[in-house]
Amino acid sequence: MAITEYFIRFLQRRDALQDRDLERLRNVRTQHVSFASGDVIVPADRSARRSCMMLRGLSARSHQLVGRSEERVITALHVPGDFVDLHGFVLAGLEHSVVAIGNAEVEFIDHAELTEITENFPHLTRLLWMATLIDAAVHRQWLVAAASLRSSAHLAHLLCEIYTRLNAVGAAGNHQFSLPLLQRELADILGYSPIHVNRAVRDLRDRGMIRWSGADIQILDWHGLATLARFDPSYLDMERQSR
Amino acid sequence: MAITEYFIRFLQRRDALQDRDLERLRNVRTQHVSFASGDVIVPADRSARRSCMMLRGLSARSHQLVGRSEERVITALHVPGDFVDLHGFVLAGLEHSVVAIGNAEVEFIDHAELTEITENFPHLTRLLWMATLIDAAVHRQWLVAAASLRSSAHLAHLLCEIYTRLNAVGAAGNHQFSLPLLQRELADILGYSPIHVNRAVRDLRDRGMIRWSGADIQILDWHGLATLARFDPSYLDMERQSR
DNA sequence: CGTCGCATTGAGCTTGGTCAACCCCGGTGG
DNA sequence: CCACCGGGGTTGACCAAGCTCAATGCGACG
Repeated sequence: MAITEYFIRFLQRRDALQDRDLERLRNVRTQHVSFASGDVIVPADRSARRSCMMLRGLSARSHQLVGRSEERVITALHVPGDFVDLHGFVLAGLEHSVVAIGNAEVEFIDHAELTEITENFPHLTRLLWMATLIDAAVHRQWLVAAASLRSSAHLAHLLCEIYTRLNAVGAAGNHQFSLPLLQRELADILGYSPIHVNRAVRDLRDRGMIRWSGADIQILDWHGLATLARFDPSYLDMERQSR
Repeated sequence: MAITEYFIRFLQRRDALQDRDLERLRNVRTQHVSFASGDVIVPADRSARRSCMMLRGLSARSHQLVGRSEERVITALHVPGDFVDLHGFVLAGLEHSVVAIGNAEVEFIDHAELTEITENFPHLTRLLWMATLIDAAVHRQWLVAAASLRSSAHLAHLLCEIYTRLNAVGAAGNHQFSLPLLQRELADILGYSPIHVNRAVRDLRDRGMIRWSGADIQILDWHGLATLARFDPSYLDMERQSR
């Protein structure tokens, strides 16, 4: 199998790909695997041999808390086209696991291929590096949101970000998308109790900003939601630049 | 001027440097600049031409909040040897500024030199990439701490991390270090009010875990502090590996 | 000696957590 | 067809963590 076109679009949106780079990318061999909701896609360990890219559905980085076995924190959500654990290539594996949110399909890429790319394709290497740095910018924005927004504004920020990222790769449009997260999992992301998440959802609903039933979300008032969340998508670095 | 030996030690702690890589690193030209407490070392803008490395003192990444001009959030602290805004090389500049915490000295490296390294030194490029990924792992750990620890445990985690990082490069020892942060700045890091930070400091003092006067901190009970903070330094990835 | 900036402390309010119901809905088995 | 069950969503009551405002302490510095 070949690398997902979503990822190629992710790169092309941010820099021009030379023919040579594009050809190398399309020749990357991948293994396609499907997962059911909750499955562990990549376990937390220090000896990974391959990394994965989202093809369909969502996944999350899940950190197990030491000494509190049933508690965890989610530090990232991934949409189609994301090179989820590319950092596991350069670091010695992962300090967290990657789990499927709803049914998910991924493509695994062998680290040997990535090593070869870094030896012979410097521009493409910088673009892979960039992908991990955009992840890091998202981490920083989550830190900013956690420190400066409370409950419903914080939830609103998450919804704005996920919709923007899904929309950027063409996996959502018309202010509607599917987010098969339990409120308990939202609580693991936002750092609240599940009950408090429920009240935040209700608040956004009562303000007429969203409609949310099951996994289906519709944003009724994008401007209001983005204003409440103080959402500014520039951290996603979606401008085309020479890198 | 030349690159700081702290950074070379940072890399050598994590992988063997080939002679060729080491020679190239030592030939990097830098500009040495000193800053006073509070100075902006790197402004938030989208057209940076150089990146900086900490030589002495501390710096912080500061995010200005949109529409609340006097409020900010700090998403990272940097110790000597950190390549603070290396990500500004691959991304199009920074979405945050870098400010001096106490008096600070840095060395600026021109992006043209980094481009040349990425074209001709693939192994060294992977190590630079690794440095930015360790930053990202620290961001994730801050997210975990923010979501799972409260006040004094959260503060304890920050102290454990900063001491571990200072100690790793030889800039602190004997469980003592200097942290010239105002309580207001600590509040910007932890996401609390300055008054609440004050109570967290008092709590750690009252438990006999730390002594803290002015900028000088002494950890009296490392084991107690690390247990309270559930601190596990493995996310700092200080193991030697082939990368 | 006065002032300024920061640390410290207290009082009262707001946000978020915990516990315990109850509801809704889909699946299962009689 | 219906009774039952279980998981997650929803709600209320009460408790705990954290914020705001205000006052005091205190050392550096003019």
